[in-house]
Amino acid sequence: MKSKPDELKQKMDCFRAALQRRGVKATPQRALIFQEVAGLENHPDAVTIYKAVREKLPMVSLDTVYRNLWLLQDLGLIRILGARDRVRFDGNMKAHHHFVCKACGLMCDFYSSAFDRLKIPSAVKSLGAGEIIQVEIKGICVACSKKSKIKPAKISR
Amino acid sequence: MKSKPDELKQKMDCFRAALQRRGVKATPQRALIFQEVAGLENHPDAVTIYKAVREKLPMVSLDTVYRNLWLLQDLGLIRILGARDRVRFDGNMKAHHHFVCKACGLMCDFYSSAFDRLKIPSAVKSLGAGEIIQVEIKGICVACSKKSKIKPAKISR
DNA sequence: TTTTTTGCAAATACTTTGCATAACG
DNA sequence: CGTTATGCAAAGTATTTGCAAAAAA
Repeated sequence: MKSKPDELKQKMDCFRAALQRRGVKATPQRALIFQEVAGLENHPDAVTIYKAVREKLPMVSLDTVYRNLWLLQDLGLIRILGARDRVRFDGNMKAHHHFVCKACGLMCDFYSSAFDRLKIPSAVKSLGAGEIIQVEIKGICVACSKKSKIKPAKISR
Repeated sequence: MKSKPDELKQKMDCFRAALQRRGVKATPQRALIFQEVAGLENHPDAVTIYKAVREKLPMVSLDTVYRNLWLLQDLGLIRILGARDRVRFDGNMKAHHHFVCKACGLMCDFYSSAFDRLKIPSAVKSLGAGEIIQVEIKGICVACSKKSKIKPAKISR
C-alpha cells in the first residue's frame, strides 16, 4: 500500500534534513532504500527491500541495504519490528505486556490490568481473527541509559 | 526471575496434559526445555535455553531445543516474540499498531485513536524510559483462516 | 581533496534437515 | 514392539565485516 505522493515528498524532506543534521551523505542508494521502506505499509524484510531497490538501481548490493536500514533506524527515520536478531520465546502465559530496549534488545514483561482490559477494535476484524492483545513499549532500559551517559549510544549490531 | 514453585508445578501439569492430549511423548529433554522457558520472565533465545538445559542434561543438542520450542509453540504452551525469522522494517512513523498472523507471519498496520491515547504505566519507569507505545494483536489473518478450512493449519517453518 | 559510502566476496551467526540410533508408551 | 524423538553432522538462510575503489561534500 503506497502512501499519498505529497506525504512521500514530506518524508523525503524529513529524510534529507535528518541526514544533513547528522552529517551523513545523501547517496541515491540511501534515498531509494528509505523511500521503499517509507512508502510501504506492510513490513518488508531486508531482501524484499533489496529487490525493490534493484528495480530502479540494479547495482545495489544487499549489504548496502542492511547498512542503510540500520543507519536509518539510528537516525530515527524508520523502526524495526520485534527483536533485532534471533527468535525469542515467551513462556509466560499470564496476561502481560512487554518493554523492549532499543539499544540492547532487552525484553521484559510488565503487568497492567488497564492494558489487560483492552478490546480488539472492530477495524481489525477485516484483517483477521485476533486472539492475543499485548502492549509493547519501546525505549531505553536503565542499564543502557547509564551507559549512554558515559558514551553516547552508538547502536550497532 | 523465577516464578513461584507451585506455579511451576501447575505449568508442568498443564504441559503433561497437553502432550498426552496430542499424543506427543514426554521426554526428559522436552520437559526441561519447557521448564526453562516457562520459568523465566525474560525472553531467552534458543541458545540461551540450550545452555540452561545443558546444565542439567549435558547431552542435549541445539536442534532438539529448536524442535521442541516450535513444538511447544504449536501446542500453545509457549509463544514467540516478534517475527519468527528475519528482521522486518517499519517506515510508518505515524502512530499505529500491528496485527500479526501467527500462521504466516503477516504483519500489518492498523489505526486506533483509542490505542494512541494509551499512557505508559508508572510501573514501567523502573524498567527504563519508554518512548513508543504500540499495541500488537496476534491472531490468524483472513487468508490463513481460509486455508485452514481446507486443511488444518500445520504451522511449521 | 578528504571523508564517507559502496560493492564485492568472504566470514559469521542462526536455524533447519536427513539419517541412524535410542527411548517412550 | 511400533512409533516418535534424539544427537550428530551437514546444509540452508540471514546478516555482518574487511577492503579497495567510487562518489559525495
